[in-house]
Amino acid sequence: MGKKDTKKKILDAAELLFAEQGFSGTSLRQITGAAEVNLASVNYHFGSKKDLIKAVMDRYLAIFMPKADAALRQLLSEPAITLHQVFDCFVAPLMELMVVKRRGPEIFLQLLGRGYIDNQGFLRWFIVNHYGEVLEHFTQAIHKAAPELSSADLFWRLHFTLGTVVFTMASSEALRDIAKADFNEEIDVEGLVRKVIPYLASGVGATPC
Amino acid sequence: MGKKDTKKKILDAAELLFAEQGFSGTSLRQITGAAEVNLASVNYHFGSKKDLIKAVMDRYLAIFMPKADAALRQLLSEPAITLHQVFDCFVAPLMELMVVKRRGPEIFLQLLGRGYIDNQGFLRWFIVNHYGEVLEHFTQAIHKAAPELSSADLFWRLHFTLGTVVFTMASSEALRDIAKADFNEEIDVEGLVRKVIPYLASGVGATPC
DNA sequence: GTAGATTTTAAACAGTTGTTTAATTCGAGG
DNA sequence: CCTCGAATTAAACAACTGTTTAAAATCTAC
Repeated sequence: MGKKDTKKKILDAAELLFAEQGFSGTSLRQITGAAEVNLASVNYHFGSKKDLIKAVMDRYLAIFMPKADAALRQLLSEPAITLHQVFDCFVAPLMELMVVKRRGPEIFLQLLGRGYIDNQGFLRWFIVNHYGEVLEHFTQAIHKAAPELSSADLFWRLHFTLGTVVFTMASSEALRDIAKADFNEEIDVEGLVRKVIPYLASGVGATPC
Repeated sequence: MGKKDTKKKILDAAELLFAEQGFSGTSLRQITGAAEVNLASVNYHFGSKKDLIKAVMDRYLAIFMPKADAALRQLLSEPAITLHQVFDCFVAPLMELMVVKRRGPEIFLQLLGRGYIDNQGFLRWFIVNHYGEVLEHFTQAIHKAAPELSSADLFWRLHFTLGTVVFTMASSEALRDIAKADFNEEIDVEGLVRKVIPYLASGVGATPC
Protein backbone atom coordinates (compact mmCIF):
# COMPACT_ATOMS: atom_id res chain seq x y z
CA MET A 1 0.00 0.00 0.00
CA GLY A 2 3.01 2.31 0.12
CA LYS A 3 3.33 5.09 -2.39
CA LYS A 4 6.05 3.41 -4.41
CA ASP A 5 4.28 0.08 -4.53
CA THR A 6 2.88 0.56 -8.01
CA LYS A 7 6.20 1.67 -9.46
CA LYS A 8 7.96 -1.39 -8.10
CA LYS A 9 5.20 -3.72 -9.22
CA ILE A 10 5.54 -2.36 -12.74
CA LEU A 11 9.33 -2.73 -12.79
CA ASP A 12 9.15 -6.28 -11.47
CA ALA A 13 6.58 -7.39 -14.00
CA ALA A 14 8.20 -5.50 -16.88
CA GLU A 15 11.68 -6.94 -16.48
CA LEU A 16 10.41 -10.50 -16.61
CA LEU A 17 8.36 -9.92 -19.74
CA PHE A 18 11.07 -7.87 -21.41
CA ALA A 19 13.63 -10.60 -20.75
CA GLU A 20 11.34 -13.28 -22.13
CA GLN A 21 9.85 -11.55 -25.14
CA GLY A 22 12.04 -8.58 -25.89
CA PHE A 23 11.18 -4.93 -25.52
CA SER A 24 9.12 -4.32 -28.62
CA GLY A 25 7.57 -7.74 -28.22
CA THR A 26 6.05 -6.81 -24.89
CA SER A 27 3.04 -4.52 -24.68
CA LEU A 28 2.21 -2.18 -21.86
CA ARG A 29 -1.07 -4.02 -21.43
CA GLN A 30 0.79 -7.27 -20.80
CA ILE A 31 2.94 -5.52 -18.22
CA THR A 32 0.17 -3.74 -16.38
CA GLY A 33 -1.91 -6.89 -16.54
CA ALA A 34 0.81 -8.97 -14.88
CA ALA A 35 1.56 -6.23 -12.36
CA GLU A 36 -2.15 -5.84 -11.61
CA VAL A 37 -2.07 -2.08 -12.03
CA ASN A 38 -3.88 0.26 -14.36
CA LEU A 39 -2.63 0.69 -17.90
CA ALA A 40 -2.18 4.44 -17.56
CA SER A 41 0.07 4.16 -14.52
CA VAL A 42 3.09 3.32 -16.68
CA ASN A 43 2.89 6.64 -18.45
CA TYR A 44 2.05 8.38 -15.18
CA HIS A 45 5.04 7.01 -13.26
CA PHE A 46 7.63 6.63 -16.02
CA GLY A 47 6.53 8.93 -18.82
CA SER A 48 6.76 6.52 -21.72
CA LYS A 49 7.60 2.95 -22.62
CA LYS A 50 11.12 4.02 -23.57
CA ASP A 51 11.68 5.50 -20.13
CA LEU A 52 10.31 2.38 -18.52
CA ILE A 53 12.88 0.30 -20.42
CA LYS A 54 15.65 2.61 -19.24
CA ALA A 55 14.40 2.39 -15.66
CA VAL A 56 14.28 -1.40 -15.81
CA MET A 57 17.84 -1.56 -17.12
CA ASP A 58 19.26 1.01 -14.77
CA ARG A 59 18.04 -0.79 -11.69
CA TYR A 60 20.66 -3.42 -12.54
CA LEU A 61 23.28 -1.30 -14.28
CA ALA A 62 23.58 1.03 -11.30
CA ILE A 63 24.61 -1.92 -9.14
CA PHE A 64 26.59 -3.95 -11.65
CA MET A 65 28.73 -1.33 -13.34
CA PRO A 66 30.46 0.24 -10.31
CA LYS A 67 31.31 -3.19 -8.88
CA ALA A 68 32.67 -4.41 -12.20
CA ASP A 69 34.68 -1.24 -12.60
CA ALA A 70 36.23 -1.65 -9.15
CA ALA A 71 37.21 -5.23 -9.90
CA LEU A 72 38.75 -4.27 -13.23
CA ARG A 73 40.66 -1.35 -11.70
CA GLN A 74 42.14 -3.57 -9.05
CA LEU A 75 43.13 -6.21 -11.59
CA LEU A 76 44.75 -3.54 -13.77
CA SER A 77 47.03 -2.60 -10.88
CA GLU A 78 48.54 -6.10 -10.89
CA PRO A 79 51.80 -6.59 -12.78
CA ALA A 80 50.64 -9.50 -14.96
CA ILE A 81 47.12 -10.73 -15.60
CA THR A 82 45.36 -13.49 -17.56
CA LEU A 83 42.27 -13.39 -19.73
CA HIS A 84 40.54 -15.74 -17.36
CA GLN A 85 41.06 -13.22 -14.57
CA VAL A 86 39.62 -10.45 -16.70
CA PHE A 87 36.40 -12.30 -17.29
CA ASP A 88 36.27 -13.37 -13.66
CA CYS A 89 35.94 -9.70 -12.76
CA PHE A 90 32.33 -9.85 -13.88
CA VAL A 91 31.21 -12.88 -11.93
CA ALA A 92 30.93 -11.37 -8.45
CA PRO A 93 29.24 -8.13 -9.63
CA LEU A 94 26.81 -10.24 -11.59
CA MET A 95 25.92 -12.38 -8.60
CA GLU A 96 25.52 -9.22 -6.57
CA LEU A 97 22.39 -8.58 -8.62
CA MET A 98 20.56 -11.12 -6.54
CA VAL A 99 19.96 -8.35 -4.02
CA VAL A 100 17.38 -6.99 -6.44
CA LYS A 101 15.82 -10.38 -7.08
CA ARG A 102 16.90 -13.97 -6.82
CA ARG A 103 16.89 -14.36 -10.58
CA GLY A 104 18.52 -10.95 -11.00
CA PRO A 105 21.74 -12.08 -12.70
CA GLU A 106 20.11 -14.00 -15.48
CA ILE A 107 17.39 -11.42 -15.98
CA PHE A 108 20.01 -8.71 -16.32
CA LEU A 109 21.98 -10.64 -18.93
CA GLN A 110 18.87 -11.45 -20.86
CA LEU A 111 17.84 -7.82 -20.85
CA LEU A 112 21.30 -6.83 -22.04
CA GLY A 113 20.98 -9.20 -24.95
CA ARG A 114 17.54 -7.94 -25.82
CA GLY A 115 18.78 -4.38 -25.75
CA TYR A 116 21.57 -5.23 -28.11
CA ILE A 117 19.37 -6.94 -30.63
CA ASP A 118 16.03 -5.21 -30.46
CA ASN A 119 16.44 -2.10 -32.52
CA GLN A 120 16.48 -0.09 -29.32
CA GLY A 121 19.40 2.09 -30.35
CA PHE A 122 18.69 4.52 -27.55
CA LEU A 123 19.57 1.82 -25.01
CA ARG A 124 23.03 1.29 -26.45
CA TRP A 125 23.52 5.04 -26.40
CA PHE A 126 22.32 5.20 -22.82
CA ILE A 127 24.73 2.51 -21.64
CA VAL A 128 27.76 3.85 -23.47
CA ASN A 129 27.11 7.40 -22.29
CA HIS A 130 26.57 6.44 -18.66
CA TYR A 131 29.05 3.64 -18.23
CA GLY A 132 31.56 4.10 -21.03
CA GLU A 133 34.39 4.29 -18.52
CA VAL A 134 33.81 0.69 -17.45
CA LEU A 135 33.94 -0.57 -21.01
CA GLU A 136 37.19 1.36 -21.39
CA HIS A 137 38.76 -0.43 -18.44
CA PHE A 138 37.55 -3.73 -19.81
CA THR A 139 39.37 -3.32 -23.11
CA GLN A 140 42.45 -2.06 -21.25
CA ALA A 141 42.49 -5.21 -19.16
CA ILE A 142 42.07 -7.46 -22.19
CA HIS A 143 44.89 -5.68 -23.93
CA LYS A 144 47.13 -6.12 -20.92
CA ALA A 145 46.32 -9.82 -20.65
CA ALA A 146 46.78 -10.50 -24.38
CA PRO A 147 49.16 -7.83 -25.68
CA GLU A 148 49.96 -9.81 -28.82
CA LEU A 149 46.50 -9.10 -30.23
CA SER A 150 46.23 -6.18 -32.62
CA SER A 151 43.63 -3.63 -31.62
CA ALA A 152 41.57 -4.67 -34.62
CA ASP A 153 41.63 -8.33 -33.60
CA LEU A 154 40.87 -7.26 -30.05
CA PHE A 155 37.89 -5.28 -31.25
CA TRP A 156 36.48 -8.22 -33.12
CA ARG A 157 36.99 -10.71 -30.37
CA LEU A 158 35.35 -8.51 -27.80
CA HIS A 159 32.28 -8.43 -29.96
CA PHE A 160 32.44 -12.18 -30.46
CA THR A 161 32.52 -12.44 -26.68
CA LEU A 162 29.62 -10.10 -26.22
CA GLY A 163 27.67 -12.13 -28.74
CA THR A 164 28.34 -15.38 -26.97
CA VAL A 165 27.30 -14.10 -23.57
CA VAL A 166 24.30 -12.17 -24.68
CA PHE A 167 22.95 -14.86 -26.94
CA THR A 168 23.49 -17.61 -24.42
CA MET A 169 21.78 -15.70 -21.68
CA ALA A 170 18.92 -14.56 -23.86
CA SER A 171 18.01 -18.18 -24.41
CA SER A 172 19.40 -19.57 -21.17
CA GLU A 173 16.06 -20.73 -19.83
CA ALA A 174 15.28 -22.83 -22.87
CA LEU A 175 18.82 -24.19 -23.06
CA ARG A 176 18.91 -25.10 -19.40
CA ASP A 177 15.64 -26.95 -19.78
CA ILE A 178 17.02 -28.94 -22.70
CA ALA A 179 20.24 -29.70 -20.80
CA LYS A 180 18.23 -30.95 -17.87
CA ALA A 181 16.05 -33.17 -20.04
CA ASP A 182 18.82 -34.56 -22.23
CA PHE A 183 21.76 -34.91 -19.85
CA ASN A 184 20.04 -34.70 -16.47
CA GLU A 185 22.37 -31.79 -15.81
CA GLU A 186 20.78 -29.22 -13.57
CA ILE A 187 22.69 -25.98 -13.77
CA ASP A 188 22.11 -22.53 -12.31
CA VAL A 189 23.12 -19.21 -13.79
CA GLU A 190 26.39 -19.01 -11.94
CA GLY A 191 27.21 -22.48 -13.19
CA LEU A 192 26.46 -21.40 -16.71
CA VAL A 193 28.59 -18.29 -16.35
CA ARG A 194 31.47 -20.40 -15.10
CA LYS A 195 30.93 -22.76 -18.03
CA VAL A 196 31.18 -19.98 -20.58
CA ILE A 197 34.31 -18.34 -19.19
CA PRO A 198 36.83 -20.97 -20.36
CA TYR A 199 35.22 -20.78 -23.78
CA LEU A 200 35.53 -17.02 -23.88
CA ALA A 201 39.04 -16.89 -22.50
CA SER A 202 40.26 -19.53 -24.90
CA GLY A 203 38.51 -17.88 -27.84
CA VAL A 204 39.85 -14.43 -27.13
CA GLY A 205 43.35 -15.78 -26.58
CA ALA A 206 43.41 -17.92 -29.73
CA THR A 207 46.23 -17.36 -32.18
CA PRO A 208 44.84 -15.60 -35.26
CA CYS A 209 45.16 -17.61 -38.45
CA MET B 1 6.93 -8.41 -66.12
CA GLY B 2 7.00 -12.19 -65.97
CA LYS B 3 4.59 -14.02 -63.70
CA LYS B 4 7.02 -14.59 -60.89
CA ASP B 5 8.25 -11.05 -60.81
CA THR B 6 6.08 -9.97 -57.92
CA LYS B 7 6.94 -13.01 -55.84
CA LYS B 8 10.65 -12.41 -56.29
CA LYS B 9 10.36 -8.70 -55.58
CA ILE B 10 8.61 -9.48 -52.31
CA LEU B 11 11.24 -12.04 -51.26
CA ASP B 12 14.08 -9.69 -52.10
CA ALA B 13 12.61 -6.78 -50.18
CA ALA B 14 11.46 -8.92 -47.26
CA GLU B 15 14.79 -10.59 -46.55
CA LEU B 16 16.58 -7.26 -46.27
CA LEU B 17 14.04 -5.80 -43.89
CA PHE B 18 13.77 -9.01 -41.87
CA ALA B 19 17.54 -9.14 -41.48
CA GLU B 20 17.72 -5.50 -40.39
CA GLN B 21 14.70 -5.25 -38.13
CA GLY B 22 13.69 -8.77 -37.25
CA PHE B 23 10.58 -10.61 -38.31
CA SER B 24 8.02 -9.17 -35.96
CA GLY B 25 9.67 -5.78 -36.26
CA THR B 26 8.93 -5.62 -39.97
CA SER B 27 5.43 -4.96 -41.25
CA LEU B 28 3.95 -6.19 -44.48
CA ARG B 29 3.39 -2.58 -45.47
CA GLN B 30 7.10 -1.88 -45.16
CA ILE B 31 7.85 -4.90 -47.31
CA THR B 32 5.30 -4.22 -50.02
CA GLY B 33 6.29 -0.56 -49.99
CA ALA B 34 9.95 -1.37 -50.59
CA ALA B 35 9.07 -4.01 -53.18
CA GLU B 36 6.70 -1.60 -54.91
CA VAL B 37 3.88 -4.11 -54.99
CA ASN B 38 0.42 -4.10 -53.54
CA LEU B 39 -0.10 -4.94 -49.89
CA ALA B 40 -2.48 -7.79 -50.59
CA SER B 41 -0.06 -9.59 -52.89
CA VAL B 42 1.85 -11.05 -49.95
CA ASN B 43 -1.20 -12.91 -48.76
CA TYR B 44 -2.11 -13.80 -52.31
CA HIS B 45 1.27 -15.31 -53.20
CA PHE B 46 2.42 -16.66 -49.86
CA GLY B 47 -0.72 -17.09 -47.77
CA SER B 48 0.42 -15.36 -44.61
CA LYS B 49 3.33 -13.51 -43.06
CA LYS B 50 4.49 -16.73 -41.39
CA ASP B 51 4.67 -18.50 -44.75
CA LEU B 52 6.55 -15.55 -46.22
CA ILE B 53 9.14 -15.87 -43.46
CA LYS B 54 9.51 -19.57 -44.18
CA ALA B 55 9.86 -18.90 -47.91
CA VAL B 56 12.53 -16.26 -47.28
CA MET B 57 14.52 -18.64 -45.09
CA ASP B 58 14.13 -21.64 -47.33
CA ARG B 59 15.54 -19.87 -50.34
CA TYR B 60 18.87 -19.98 -48.51
CA LEU B 61 18.47 -23.14 -46.47
CA ALA B 62 17.73 -25.22 -49.54
CA ILE B 63 21.11 -24.25 -50.97
CA PHE B 64 23.18 -24.11 -47.81
CA MET B 65 22.14 -27.25 -45.99
CA PRO B 66 22.85 -29.91 -48.65
CA LYS B 67 26.28 -28.42 -49.36
CA ALA B 68 27.16 -28.25 -45.68
CA ASP B 69 25.94 -31.79 -45.19
CA ALA B 70 28.11 -33.07 -48.04
CA ALA B 71 31.19 -31.33 -46.63
CA LEU B 72 30.55 -32.74 -43.15
CA ARG B 73 29.97 -36.25 -44.49
CA GLN B 74 33.23 -36.19 -46.37
CA LEU B 75 35.11 -34.90 -43.34
CA LEU B 76 33.57 -37.60 -41.17
CA SER B 77 35.04 -40.26 -43.46
CA GLU B 78 38.55 -39.06 -42.63
CA PRO B 79 40.44 -40.95 -39.91
CA ALA B 80 41.31 -37.92 -37.75
CA ILE B 81 39.88 -34.40 -37.89
CA THR B 82 40.32 -31.05 -36.14
CA LEU B 83 37.75 -28.56 -34.89
CA HIS B 84 39.08 -26.03 -37.33
CA GLN B 85 38.26 -28.39 -40.17
CA VAL B 86 34.75 -28.90 -38.85
CA PHE B 87 33.98 -25.20 -38.90
CA ASP B 88 35.65 -24.84 -42.27
CA CYS B 89 32.95 -27.11 -43.66
CA PHE B 90 30.54 -24.22 -43.49
CA VAL B 91 32.59 -21.60 -45.27
CA ALA B 92 32.18 -22.76 -48.87
CA PRO B 93 28.42 -23.52 -48.54
CA LEU B 94 27.97 -20.11 -46.99
CA MET B 95 29.77 -18.36 -49.81
CA GLU B 96 27.71 -20.36 -52.27
CA LEU B 97 24.75 -18.24 -51.17
CA MET B 98 26.07 -15.42 -53.31
CA VAL B 99 24.29 -17.10 -56.23
CA VAL B 100 21.06 -15.81 -54.73
CA LYS B 101 22.41 -12.36 -54.07
CA ARG B 102 25.79 -10.79 -53.58
CA ARG B 103 25.12 -10.13 -49.90
CA GLY B 104 23.49 -13.55 -49.54
CA PRO B 105 25.88 -15.02 -46.96
CA GLU B 106 25.54 -12.25 -44.46
CA ILE B 107 21.81 -11.88 -45.00
CA PHE B 108 21.35 -15.59 -44.36
CA LEU B 109 23.29 -15.50 -41.10
CA GLN B 110 21.44 -12.43 -39.95
CA LEU B 111 18.12 -14.10 -40.69
CA LEU B 112 19.25 -17.18 -38.80
CA GLY B 113 19.99 -15.06 -35.77
CA ARG B 114 16.70 -13.28 -35.98
CA GLY B 115 14.87 -16.56 -36.21
CA TYR B 116 16.62 -17.80 -33.12
CA ILE B 117 15.79 -14.77 -31.04
CA ASP B 118 12.50 -13.47 -32.30
CA ASN B 119 9.91 -15.61 -30.65
CA GLN B 120 9.29 -17.33 -33.96
CA GLY B 121 9.25 -20.80 -32.50
CA PHE B 122 7.79 -22.22 -35.67
CA LEU B 123 10.99 -21.33 -37.53
CA ARG B 124 13.16 -23.39 -35.20
CA TRP B 125 10.73 -26.24 -35.61
CA PHE B 126 10.81 -25.85 -39.37
CA ILE B 127 14.60 -25.97 -39.54
CA VAL B 128 15.02 -28.90 -37.18
CA ASN B 129 12.33 -30.91 -38.94
CA HIS B 130 13.66 -30.25 -42.43
CA TYR B 131 17.38 -30.26 -41.86
CA GLY B 132 17.86 -32.09 -38.57
CA GLU B 133 20.15 -34.58 -40.29
CA VAL B 134 22.72 -31.88 -41.01
CA LEU B 135 22.78 -30.74 -37.40
CA GLU B 136 23.28 -34.35 -36.42
CA HIS B 137 26.34 -34.68 -38.63
CA PHE B 138 27.68 -31.43 -37.24
CA THR B 139 27.62 -32.66 -33.65
CA GLN B 140 29.08 -35.99 -34.77
CA ALA B 141 32.00 -34.19 -36.37
CA ILE B 142 32.59 -32.03 -33.31
CA HIS B 143 32.54 -35.09 -31.13
CA LYS B 144 35.05 -36.84 -33.36
CA ALA B 145 37.36 -33.82 -33.34
CA ALA B 146 37.15 -33.28 -29.58
CA PRO B 147 36.25 -36.65 -28.01
CA GLU B 148 37.35 -35.53 -24.55
CA LEU B 149 34.32 -33.26 -24.26
CA SER B 150 31.31 -34.66 -22.44
CA SER B 151 28.11 -34.49 -24.42
CA ALA B 152 26.80 -31.90 -21.98
CA ASP B 153 29.84 -29.67 -22.46
CA LEU B 154 29.55 -30.24 -26.18
CA PHE B 155 25.94 -29.14 -26.09
CA TRP B 156 26.76 -25.94 -24.31
CA ARG B 157 29.69 -25.03 -26.47
CA LEU B 158 27.76 -25.58 -29.64
CA HIS B 159 25.24 -23.07 -28.42
CA PHE B 160 27.99 -20.67 -27.42
CA THR B 161 29.25 -21.02 -30.97
CA LEU B 162 25.86 -20.44 -32.47
CA GLY B 163 25.52 -17.33 -30.35
CA THR B 164 28.84 -15.97 -31.47
CA VAL B 165 28.17 -16.44 -35.14
CA VAL B 166 24.61 -15.31 -35.13
CA PHE B 167 25.18 -12.28 -33.01
CA THR B 168 28.25 -11.19 -34.91
CA MET B 169 26.52 -11.47 -38.23
CA ALA B 170 23.36 -9.80 -37.03
CA SER B 171 25.35 -6.66 -36.35
CA SER B 172 28.08 -7.23 -38.91
CA GLU B 173 27.28 -4.16 -40.96
CA ALA B 174 27.62 -1.79 -38.04
CA LEU B 175 30.72 -3.55 -36.73
CA ARG B 176 32.43 -3.54 -40.10
CA ASP B 177 31.76 0.17 -40.42
CA ILE B 178 33.34 0.82 -37.03
CA ALA B 179 36.33 -1.36 -37.86
CA LYS B 180 36.85 0.54 -41.07
CA ALA B 181 36.63 3.91 -39.34
CA ASP B 182 38.77 3.03 -36.32
CA PHE B 183 41.43 0.74 -37.75
CA ASN B 184 41.12 1.43 -41.47
CA GLU B 185 40.51 -2.29 -41.80
CA GLU B 186 38.20 -3.06 -44.68
CA ILE B 187 36.81 -6.54 -44.31
CA ASP B 188 34.21 -8.51 -46.24
CA VAL B 189 31.93 -11.20 -44.93
CA GLU B 190 34.23 -14.03 -45.87
CA GLY B 191 37.05 -12.24 -44.08
CA LEU B 192 34.89 -11.91 -41.02
CA VAL B 193 33.93 -15.57 -41.15
CA ARG B 194 37.58 -16.53 -41.37
CA LYS B 195 38.30 -14.24 -38.43
CA VAL B 196 35.72 -15.88 -36.22
CA ILE B 197 36.74 -19.47 -36.93
CA PRO B 198 39.94 -19.51 -34.81
CA TYR B 199 37.91 -17.98 -32.00
CA LEU B 200 35.25 -20.66 -32.27
CA ALA B 201 37.67 -23.54 -32.68
CA SER B 202 39.73 -22.43 -29.72
CA GLY B 203 36.64 -21.82 -27.58
CA VAL B 204 35.06 -25.17 -28.31
CA GLY B 205 38.34 -26.95 -27.76
CA ALA B 206 39.13 -25.23 -24.46
CA THR B 207 39.79 -27.42 -21.46
CA PRO B 208 36.81 -27.16 -19.08
CA CYS B 209 37.66 -25.69 -15.69
C1' DG C 1 -11.08 -11.07 -80.57
C1' DT C 2 -13.22 -12.89 -77.09
C1' DA C 3 -13.84 -16.11 -72.99
C1' DG C 4 -11.74 -17.65 -68.88
C1' DA C 5 -8.37 -17.91 -65.51
C1' DT C 6 -4.70 -15.40 -63.11
C1' DT C 7 -2.98 -11.43 -61.03
C1' DT C 8 -3.33 -6.76 -59.22
C1' DT C 9 -5.68 -3.26 -56.87
C1' DA C 10 -8.09 -0.08 -53.42
C1' DA C 11 -10.83 -0.39 -49.64
C1' DA C 12 -12.35 -2.02 -45.53
C1' DC C 13 -11.97 -5.35 -41.71
C1' DA C 14 -11.20 -6.31 -36.69
C1' DG C 15 -7.54 -6.28 -33.53
C1' DT C 16 -3.59 -4.28 -31.21
C1' DT C 17 -0.32 -0.68 -30.07
C1' DG C 18 1.38 3.60 -26.94
C1' DT C 19 -0.48 7.68 -25.18
C1' DT C 20 -3.82 11.19 -23.40
C1' DT C 21 -7.83 12.85 -21.09
C1' DA C 22 -10.88 13.94 -17.52
C1' DA C 23 -13.21 12.16 -13.72
C1' DT C 24 -12.63 9.73 -9.44
C1' DT C 25 -10.49 7.90 -5.38
C1' DC C 26 -7.20 8.11 -1.92
C1' DG C 27 -4.29 9.87 1.96
C1' DA C 28 -1.92 12.94 4.79
C1' DG C 29 -1.88 17.86 7.15
C1' DG C 30 -4.31 21.73 9.13
C1' DC D 1 -14.09 17.14 9.22
C1' DC D 2 -12.34 19.25 5.50
C1' DT D 3 -9.00 20.36 1.88
C1' DC D 4 -5.59 19.93 -1.41
C1' DG D 5 -2.27 17.46 -3.95
C1' DA D 6 -1.08 12.82 -5.48
C1' DA D 7 -2.45 8.54 -7.33
C1' DT D 8 -5.69 5.60 -9.73
C1' DT D 9 -9.16 4.60 -12.95
C1' DA D 10 -12.14 3.83 -17.25
C1' DA D 11 -12.60 5.54 -21.59
C1' DA D 12 -11.26 7.23 -25.75
C1' DC D 13 -7.58 8.61 -29.03
C1' DA D 14 -5.10 8.04 -33.50
C1' DA D 15 -1.89 5.11 -35.56
C1' DC D 16 -0.63 0.76 -36.79
C1' DT D 17 -0.95 -4.45 -37.40
C1' DG D 18 -2.18 -8.87 -40.61
C1' DT D 19 -5.88 -10.35 -43.32
C1' DT D 20 -10.06 -10.39 -46.36
C1' DT D 21 -13.12 -8.76 -49.93
C1' DA D 22 -14.82 -7.78 -54.31
C1' DA D 23 -13.95 -5.19 -58.30
C1' DA D 24 -10.58 -4.05 -61.92
C1' DA D 25 -6.85 -5.16 -64.84
C1' DT D 26 -3.91 -8.31 -67.17
C1' DC D 27 -2.53 -12.31 -69.39
C1' DT D 28 -3.43 -16.95 -71.84
C1' DA D 29 -5.46 -19.88 -75.02
C1' DC D 30 -8.97 -20.95 -78.32
